[in-house]
Amino acid sequence: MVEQHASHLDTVFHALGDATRRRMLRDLSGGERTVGQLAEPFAISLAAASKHIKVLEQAGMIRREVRGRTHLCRLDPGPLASAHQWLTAYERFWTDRLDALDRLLREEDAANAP
Amino acid sequence: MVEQHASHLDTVFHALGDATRRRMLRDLSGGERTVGQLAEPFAISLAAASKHIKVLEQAGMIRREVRGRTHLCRLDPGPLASAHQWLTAYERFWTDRLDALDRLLREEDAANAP
DNA sequence: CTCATATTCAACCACATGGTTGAACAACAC
DNA sequence: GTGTTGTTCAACCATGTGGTTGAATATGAG
Repeated sequence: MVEQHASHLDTVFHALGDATRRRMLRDLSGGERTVGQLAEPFAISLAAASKHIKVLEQAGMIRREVRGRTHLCRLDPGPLASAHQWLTAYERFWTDRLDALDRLLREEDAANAP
Repeated sequence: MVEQHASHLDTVFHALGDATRRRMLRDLSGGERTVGQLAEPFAISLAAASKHIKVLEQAGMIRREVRGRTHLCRLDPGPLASAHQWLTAYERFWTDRLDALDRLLREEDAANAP
């Protein structure tokens, strides 16, 4: 609930706000990928893909190991976990409220059917 | 895992990528708020706050009821739930991978301590 | 050394974003 | 009616975003 890592969450959610980058994360969930492999599914230049990867990297969601002339990327689940955690905090709130609404409607029902 | 609501997730995650809007959601988790009430904590113009609220509204995360001259906003948990769901799918992947790593390290331990 | 491969960098472009201000609109108060 | 309150709209501005292209860098292959 508390907004402690504000600017970090900013970058994480922003990184998630693009389908290209989410697809890259999906591919990375299958294991390590090079920059070229990550770029392959898209009809964009390598330079554009490289920028997307940098966004994910700066959000801390992926890490890069330069091996020879290729850059191997792998998922770092930490930031995804923080985003998940943030949403989970809200989940408690909204399920509570929906539960309360549910209870209210049931009481109303009970009152109307003596 | 599947990217079915791509463009919708785009707008939801984008809306979450701003601390001002996340704070508004936090306030709305406490119940209905007017535009003025939502804007109050921030040192920005009402027009700017109005734009933020419109972003949340277009992402489907809040709904607005115009009552008299005031606009009452309330949370719609649905889109937050989809974002949560998306992240949950990835959570399964990364916990699987961390579990595998854990198992590997334990096996290594066992081998080194006969 | 030369050539090809993998990736980044720099400059540029169109468009979106987040902010401002001042005017407009709508509804309540007098 | 007049005035005040709650909110939006329109025009504008600076900066960020996602894309391009062509050149630069670094490594591997012959």
